[in-house]
Amino acid sequence: MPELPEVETVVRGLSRLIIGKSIKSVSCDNAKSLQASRSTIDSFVIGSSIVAVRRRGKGIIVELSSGYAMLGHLKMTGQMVYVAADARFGAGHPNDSLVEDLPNSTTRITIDLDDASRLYFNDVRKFGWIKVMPIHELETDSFLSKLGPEALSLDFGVDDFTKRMLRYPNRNIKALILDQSILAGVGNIYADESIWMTSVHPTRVVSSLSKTELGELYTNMRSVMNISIDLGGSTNKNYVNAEGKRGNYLNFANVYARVGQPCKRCMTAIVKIRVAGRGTHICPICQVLV
DNA sequence: CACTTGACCTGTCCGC
DNA sequence: TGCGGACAGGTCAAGT
Repeated sequence: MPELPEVETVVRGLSRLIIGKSIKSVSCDNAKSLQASRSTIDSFVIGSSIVAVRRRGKGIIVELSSGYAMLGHLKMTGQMVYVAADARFGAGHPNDSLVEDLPNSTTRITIDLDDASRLYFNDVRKFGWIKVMPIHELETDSFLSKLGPEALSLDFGVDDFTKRMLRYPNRNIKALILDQSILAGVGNIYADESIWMTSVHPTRVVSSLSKTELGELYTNMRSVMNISIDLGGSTNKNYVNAEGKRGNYLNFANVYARVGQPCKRCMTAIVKIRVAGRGTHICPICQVLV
């Protein structure tokens, strides 16, 4: 779930909810979730205020007034959920929420803010992490420094996309658009969706695609992720936004999680195959391997 | 270079 | 109902 549209949705929510607040305390029950020394946290996180929240690829960057930043990745099951001081769970709580009460058994990090609200980093599988570093070290961070251009950037045009793809003529198209060093943001759901929209088979190698097909893939990839942002992202299992609410994109998905259901173009049953080590959803008629 | 596999973890679902 | 195995949004390292 946390692919570009989901992370973007979280970042927009956090921007609205936590900017300007200062951090009172930070606690963590899993050393791998919070990759920072206690002294760094005490000196540069606690007591500083939140200046900006932004996204790079699937990473979340929270800039602090101390000149440090928290860099986070949700990986497969991470959540960043804000809970206002006066929040009441249970009766009256929105029924589209997946979060009933926090902290819960998946809460790895709890951040107390100065207005008695809290930010929870929940993560069932413990793959996600938050690191702390000076803002000027972000550009050399081991995760951030490897990322390719932002898939949705206004500066990233179809010619840039095509040129980048053609650098790897022998790689298959699904593996390539999932590769964050080539293009930052696309994950398994939106790879399957945009490849279906383009009516190509995910194992087609780049050199077999026409310039028109590559152009359509670019347009479809951006379109599907922009639509998903408008719908609050995809909730397959446990993704929630900064307020603990589900995303709605999968109600409109064409192939992802639609095994056995009819293709929206030709009514053939969607099938699931394996490509680049990932579960991959295709229409066996629309997406032929030439 | 391209591709596969396994690791990292826990929960859920499916078949027997 | 219980139990084992497969599988799940993402990266990363290592092996073929």
